[in-house]
Amino acid sequence: MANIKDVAKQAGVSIASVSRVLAGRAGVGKTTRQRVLKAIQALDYRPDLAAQRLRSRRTDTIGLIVSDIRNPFFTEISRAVEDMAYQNRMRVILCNADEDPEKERLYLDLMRDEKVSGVILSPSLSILARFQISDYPFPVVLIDRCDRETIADAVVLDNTDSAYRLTVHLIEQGYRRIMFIYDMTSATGQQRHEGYVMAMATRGLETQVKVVPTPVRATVDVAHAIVSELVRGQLLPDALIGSNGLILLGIIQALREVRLQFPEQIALAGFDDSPWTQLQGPGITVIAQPVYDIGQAATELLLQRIAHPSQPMRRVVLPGELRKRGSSARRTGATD
Amino acid sequence: MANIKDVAKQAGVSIASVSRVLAGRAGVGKTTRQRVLKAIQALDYRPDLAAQRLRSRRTDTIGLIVSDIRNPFFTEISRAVEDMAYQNRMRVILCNADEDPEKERLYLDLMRDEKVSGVILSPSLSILARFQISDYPFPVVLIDRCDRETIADAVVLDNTDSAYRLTVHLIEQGYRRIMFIYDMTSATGQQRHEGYVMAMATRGLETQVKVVPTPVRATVDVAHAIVSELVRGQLLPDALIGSNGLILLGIIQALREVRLQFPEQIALAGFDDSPWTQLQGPGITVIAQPVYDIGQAATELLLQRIAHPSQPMRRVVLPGELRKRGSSARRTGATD
DNA sequence: CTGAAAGCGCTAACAG
DNA sequence: CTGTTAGCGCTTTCAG
Repeated sequence: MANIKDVAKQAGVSIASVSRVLAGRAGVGKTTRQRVLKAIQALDYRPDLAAQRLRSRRTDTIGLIVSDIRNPFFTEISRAVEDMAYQNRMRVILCNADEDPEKERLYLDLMRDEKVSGVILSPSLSILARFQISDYPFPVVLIDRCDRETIADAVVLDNTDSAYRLTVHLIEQGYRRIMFIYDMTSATGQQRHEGYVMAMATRGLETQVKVVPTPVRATVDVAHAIVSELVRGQLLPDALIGSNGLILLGIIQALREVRLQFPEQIALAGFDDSPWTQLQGPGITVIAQPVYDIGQAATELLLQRIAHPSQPMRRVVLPGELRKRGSSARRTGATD
Repeated sequence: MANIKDVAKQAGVSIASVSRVLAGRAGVGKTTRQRVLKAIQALDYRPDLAAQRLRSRRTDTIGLIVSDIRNPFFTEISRAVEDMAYQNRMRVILCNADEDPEKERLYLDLMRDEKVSGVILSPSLSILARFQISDYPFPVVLIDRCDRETIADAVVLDNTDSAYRLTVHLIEQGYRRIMFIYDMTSATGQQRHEGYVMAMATRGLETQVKVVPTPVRATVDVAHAIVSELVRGQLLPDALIGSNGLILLGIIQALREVRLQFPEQIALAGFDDSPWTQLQGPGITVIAQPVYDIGQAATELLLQRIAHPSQPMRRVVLPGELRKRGSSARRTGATD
């Protein structure tokens, strides 16, 4: 492959001029530029990225580490981030931590090795709990998961508020014994739990919760098991909330199995709008996240942080959208 | 950050020795190795990837270009490829062409610029039609989509056979007027169509097909529209096959809207097993692909090709698995 | 077994 | 406006 020297020779100029043209920098004569451009074309020259990066100490690359690429939430995020990044002449390295803290660490190390300009990260609890920007040699923007105390640029859903509204909706529809099923692998589960508790407390209702044990791979199956057991119990709740898409899926599987109809026998609601939520029986009531927006906002935040390393921290909190569907239809015979 | 010189100084050896230890090469004295290792630890030294790549002319990186990251098929592929790659000390750059030939070209160029060791690609028709290995400066392994005539390493489902078996299954269940809805954006659609035609012809049945117009972003919506129109027609088919997951989704949406029950009023079958296929009414009959295996096999093929550039081309054809579910239940009152 | 030295291809002063 | 030159951090002969 041709290198910058070949181009310079072909164009009859110095390699410095070629470099200038490449960088689109001003201060190059019209004719010189023309000749360089022609030579580049003639030789089908492409600058060597490794050399550029080594010399310039810039990679123009951002890293994106998602918790689970199989979650549609994150695939959509990745699309948004890529779109934004390429518009800004940046590359992106996408990594899937698979909800595995060890992999997450591995990829964070990789980012350091690759000397990325910055990273967008949906952190596991273990990382989030002791998150310090100063621990990372690059700017980090957190997405999806972030505590209130964490000091970092971040873009998140208003989890507590969304859960609150979702719970209130169920209450208004006449449900009283509402159970919240959530996982503690992520900060989102906890925050949503808070919103639920707040809503129940406000109305003087008793809370009922089930926790999906922490670092479980098969969230769906565990949710399934929990609900199955529930059904065998004495007092079945009259509504169920799943704190994320996978838990919701597990719940539905279990309900199908024991032939429990919703909302007739038990109401249902959850988080994340997937293609299948509308097709499920009368449709599932969910909080939909502005996913693409989250990805876009995160990328913007990161690019700005890269440009201005010392600007104050910023946090973008986006509202969730309550999509009311059949699974939370007004309870027949409700006294409310 | 510390560089190799710092390490050499700290260890009291030459940079050459450090380099040798780093590469794990033999021919380094025991004490020298110890001292280098200690220095590396002490300084928390990490070799500069850009410099390594520039000097060694190797990137140890493979590219993965998928057609649509939102398709669970490809997210699962990406997991398999990453797992395999990291086990072999390779990095992977994941790109999402989004079913857009222009993006695909862009990413293929990117791969060249990044000087990747090889690429795993699910090609668009436009690339596949004139695919020549010699057009690419790196080894390429095709996945998911590949014509019989294409000369390239490839890992694909036995599409024609799978469609054949799926169609025969419907026929055996008593269905006769079976319509096949497919897209022509990908080779898979065409191959599956062939299998369908073959099965129908064998049984002396007439084929009915609808084509989802080529480069449509919203496959789901188009499938939806097609089915809606169908319903208004004179003679509704008694079974529908969707040639991929998105089309299947569109079909189901449309049937729901017009309140057509399956399999009672119309049977249903398709490709790709998603989480929601089991939860849909009586469950959807589908051909499930051995997705993880496909990703693994592709990575193996690529790594071997990289190691032995001139070995003969190889093609791995994996069988699909027919998962019979309620949507293709035996037709009541069938004469078969 | 170890070290010195020559670049890989490019950018960015610096000089003219 | 253009060219010369000194490295970026590392691998890899080639001597010793």
